[in-house]
Amino acid sequence: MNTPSQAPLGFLLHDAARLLRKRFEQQARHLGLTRSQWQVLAYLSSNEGIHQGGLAELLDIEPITLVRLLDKLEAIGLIERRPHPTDRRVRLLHLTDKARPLLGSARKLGDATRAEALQGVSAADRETLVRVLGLIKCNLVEACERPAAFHDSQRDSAENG
Amino acid sequence: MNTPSQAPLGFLLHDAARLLRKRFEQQARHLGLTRSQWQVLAYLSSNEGIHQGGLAELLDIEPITLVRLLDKLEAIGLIERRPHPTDRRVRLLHLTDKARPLLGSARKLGDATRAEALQGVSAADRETLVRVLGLIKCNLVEACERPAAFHDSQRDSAENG
DNA sequence: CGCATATAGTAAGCAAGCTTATTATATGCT
DNA sequence: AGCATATAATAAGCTTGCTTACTATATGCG
Repeated sequence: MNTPSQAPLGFLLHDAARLLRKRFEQQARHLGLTRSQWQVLAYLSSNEGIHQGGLAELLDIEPITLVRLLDKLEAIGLIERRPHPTDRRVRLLHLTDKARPLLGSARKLGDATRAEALQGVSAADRETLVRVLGLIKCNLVEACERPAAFHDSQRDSAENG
Repeated sequence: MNTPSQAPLGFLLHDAARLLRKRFEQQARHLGLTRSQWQVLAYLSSNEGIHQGGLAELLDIEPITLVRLLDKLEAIGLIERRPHPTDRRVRLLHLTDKARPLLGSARKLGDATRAEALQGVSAADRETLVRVLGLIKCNLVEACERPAAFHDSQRDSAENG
């Protein structure tokens, strides 16, 4: 087992993301926004009028996860769900006027938090980081859609008769 | 706002970590372990007998978060809390015999999940990724200990009043 | 037209991570 | 000895992310 400073990639990635969220949320307390709420608003601002399933897909999260986030954003008056003109299953999502000034503040906060995180990291390393994380994300989105390739002794027994 | 494939670093890091955990947990269902439980066991296996506060510090998580994880690990028989010989506040943590075979399986699963995630990523890029994530983590651990530098209009008013 | 299948959204429940707060115990100073 | 301060562990409550399951509605085929 490596020492903590040489933790395996999985632990390191998780820790970095967790701490980045913790720091962002410390800084964002006064806005009343969490990290995930901010990400939803950010994606919605570029996709006004999208339906819930579509936004969940863009965010690569399960629809039920988005429902919870939207419930809260709706409760604090930052988004509204509107009915679809012809399909009664669908709700279309819009930012409210209250949300728009928050977007600028949250973006600045995100920039400041990113700057804190990236101190001492060269521009070349940042570029590599973003490129590789993008590749990792794509790989995992695909992997999550494949069945798990684990050994299930119960299933193995059944298959072997 | 960038397109999702060009998401800012914060969103990308969060998504990559979330999907890595999702994939690991898909693969690890049969072990009955979650990603965070596995990380606790991994760190504990290199620090047998450490107390809770010490382990939380190594993991860079809040003590209450570790308590929850330990409660579950204890309930499924993978760790035990022992009293300290002389300090009645402290509990010392040990892996049980039941845990040890699981560590090997979980490590293999972690390796396989990491390989899925890193397909198409060169060795040089992996090295850069680990080094930069380590730096980011260190930066954020320090940043989280500093007070948030946000504009609190209430506080500002009080200070200017 | 009727029905099987698919899609959109949501309920329940669990895990993990945090903030805030509390209790029990130890330490160190006067 | 007494008490203020610090430390270890934990309770309550919230958010987020998932799995499993459900309801309402739409679609397409025979």
